[in-house]
This record gives sequence, structure tokens and C-alpha cells, in this order.
Amino acid sequence: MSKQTAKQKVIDAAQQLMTSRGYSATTVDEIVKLAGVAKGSFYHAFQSKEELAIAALEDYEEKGWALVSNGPYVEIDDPVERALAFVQFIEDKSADLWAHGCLLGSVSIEVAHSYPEVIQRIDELFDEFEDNLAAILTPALEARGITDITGKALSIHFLAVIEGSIITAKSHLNPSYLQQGIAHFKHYLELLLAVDKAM
Amino acid sequence: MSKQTAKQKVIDAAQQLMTSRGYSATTVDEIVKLAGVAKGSFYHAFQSKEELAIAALEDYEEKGWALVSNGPYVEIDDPVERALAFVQFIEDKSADLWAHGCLLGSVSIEVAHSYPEVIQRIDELFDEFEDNLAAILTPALEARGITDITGKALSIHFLAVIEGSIITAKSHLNPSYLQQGIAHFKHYLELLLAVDKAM
DNA sequence: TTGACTAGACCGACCAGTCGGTTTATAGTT
DNA sequence: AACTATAAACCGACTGGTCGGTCTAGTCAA
Repeated sequence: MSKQTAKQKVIDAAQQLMTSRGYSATTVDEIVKLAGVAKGSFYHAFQSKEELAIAALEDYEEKGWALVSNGPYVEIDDPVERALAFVQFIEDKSADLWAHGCLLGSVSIEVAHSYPEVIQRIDELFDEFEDNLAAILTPALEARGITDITGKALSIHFLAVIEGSIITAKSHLNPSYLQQGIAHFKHYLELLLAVDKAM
Repeated sequence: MSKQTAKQKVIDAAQQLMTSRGYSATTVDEIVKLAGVAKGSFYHAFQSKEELAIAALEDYEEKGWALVSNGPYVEIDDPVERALAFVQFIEDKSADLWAHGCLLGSVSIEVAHSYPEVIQRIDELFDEFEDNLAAILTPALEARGITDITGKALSIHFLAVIEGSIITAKSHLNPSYLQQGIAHFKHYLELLLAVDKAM
């Protein structure tokens, strides 16, 4: 807890602040204050604010996937049931995972043309996340013989639903819209996979 | 063209810059430079950058809805067909409408706790847009006797799909993801309304 | 004693916002 | 039509403060 390095404390603080405020609106002084670290330590660990942002993004994606890559759904053999249980698992965890936003989404919006290295890393990190999702969704589509929608394309859409629902939840100051958005995606998946439900 | 007031030129410039860069990363100097207007004129028209942002958001929502409120779909009598034609219309227009992002989405992410007046206005403007969407989606749901999903809830989800797809398109530097995201929503709507399609 | 790390005062560039003044548009008077 | 009066629109150099980033002086473990 208190043993973590200044570097990690800075990354944690940056993730927290940039998730809710974005990149530009988050100042280095705020980060070091929240991290409880001096500015010298910041610039010893990172060459620039931009380099910190990239490190924070990488750490965020890694930790984020670690939190959802092991759930009850992994025990399910049937690929369709497993995919649906996975989406349900994400829905259940969403309020905790993205309570104040998503770092990748928050940063991506404002760096498109100004910081090419950052947006390129975001591109790669989202791609990793989508591949992880696709590894769960693709077998379900294959089991139903669906070929006109790829697991990757559906994963990108799932990601869009999550990011977009974070925006509606934030804008309307109503966290439940996040869970509801994911529930709609789950419903879409059920209809796609033609799962019978008690009506 | 050249007859528009300094105020409107500032609003146009602010919409353009804040859509792609967000609120904090857009400076007043950049805005007045793009608008071809002096800084004094800016502060003659607006009391602050924040007041400009609110004016730009209001103008954006108004113009945005005006661009989609009149399409071929309005001629269709059947509510189900009209709703689907509307979503198709949005899909067709999406690349033009949100080529560089959505101002409301871009600004909403970074103002949650720092600028309560701005986020409150975004809340209201999104709500207006959702009500406009709901006026088209609700009759389709009613025509199919669907009561467990309200038109408003589906509209919020539609908005989330749009905003989220803007993020995936921006992050992956691939504009077609926006159109693809909306196509998924259209597919979801077709399945919900149980529309028969040639397979 | 050396080298990784911490500390915070300090720097110049840049930020939002100000201010005194000029130009332009409108309206009334003759 | 010509002149004056008034108000609003517009202008850009300027200001106080904040930004990301630097620098020198330490601390401490091996």
C-alpha cells in the first residue's frame, strides 16, 4: 500500500484524475499532489506528461482486463451460454469498473490530432481489449453458424456500447444508464444468437 | 456568409475546435484566430469561455436535430418501417454529421465535476435529442405491443451507440466504425421489432 | 562514496480575461 | 441630404496567474 513506488503512485493518481477530467484539464501539479509525491519525482520517473499518459493508459488496460478475465463465465462449456454469461458479468461489474468514466475513452476524445503517439497507443490498447472480447464472442457466433457478423466487429460494437453508455450516464448524472446500455447489448446478443427466453 | 456577426463566427469556430479537441484543450486565442475576430470581440459577446461553451452546445443541438428531422422517413406511415428508415437515414448521414466527433460528447466527458452549469445544459440538450428520437421509436414499439422497453430508454441507448461509435471510430482512426455501430443498432431494432428480412 | 531517488523553488511560455479606445450602425433634427 | 448624438460592435495590447517542465540541493540505502 504505502510501499508502492512514486512512479506507480503517479500512475494511479493520473488514472483517477484523467478518467474524470480528461488529459488537458488534468495538471501535473494536481497529479503530484494527489499522489503525495514531489514534482522532481514525477520528472525523474517520466520525461513528460505525455509519456505518463501512455504509461497510465497501458497500466489501465492491463488492470482492466485482469478484473474481468476471470469470472464465473469461464467455467461454462457451451460457447453461447458462456458469451452471454460474460456480458452479464460485465454488466454486473460495470458500475465498479467505470464509475467515473473510462480512461481510454476520456483521453481518446481530445488527443485525436494533437498527440499522435497517444492516440496510436489508444488504438492498440482498444484493439487488444477487442481481441480479448472477440475470443469469447466469436465461438458463440460460430456455434450458431453466423458468418455475416464477425466476433471482432461485434466486439468493437460492444466496446462502443460501453463507452457510449459511460457518456450518457455521465451526462445525465445517472450511473444506471451504463448498466442499462450493456443490458441492451446483452439483449441484442440474445436475439442474434436466437436464445429462447421465458417471455 | 461574410455577413455573420462576430458572435456567430466565434460559436462556429468553437464548435469546430471543441468537437475535435474538447473544452480545456481549446484555447480562446485559437477560437478567435479561427473565427477571424479580435479577443475583445469575444468578451464583448460572451462573459466567459464557459458561457461561450453553453451557447455553442445549444446551437449545436439545434442545428444537429434540424439536419435529421426532415428526411424521407417522414413520409412513411407504418411506424415500424418509419423507425427503421429513420435509423437508416441517421446511418447514411452519420459520416457527415459526426465526421470529427460530437460536441456534446466531447465536452461532456471532461466537465462532469468541474463545470456544473455546462454539464446540466448538456443533460438537458441530450434529453431534448432523446425525446425527439423517442417520438419516432415509441410508435414502432407500441405497434408491436412491446411494453418492457420504452421508446425513451431505447433512444438513450441509440444515443449511447452513436457516441460510443464516435469514440471507436476516432480511436481506431477508422470513420467507418461509426456507420457500422449504427448498423448494429438498426439490426437490434429489426430483431426487436421482429422484422422479416431476406436472409 | 556513489547513484537512484526525493524535494520544492524556480522558469519562460501560454492561459483566460481586461481595458481604453475606434469603428460602424441607427435615429433624430434641421 | 447633411449633421449630430448615442449606442452597440469591434479591436488588440496588456495583465495576473497557471501551465508543463527544469534545476540545484539534498536523502538514503548498499
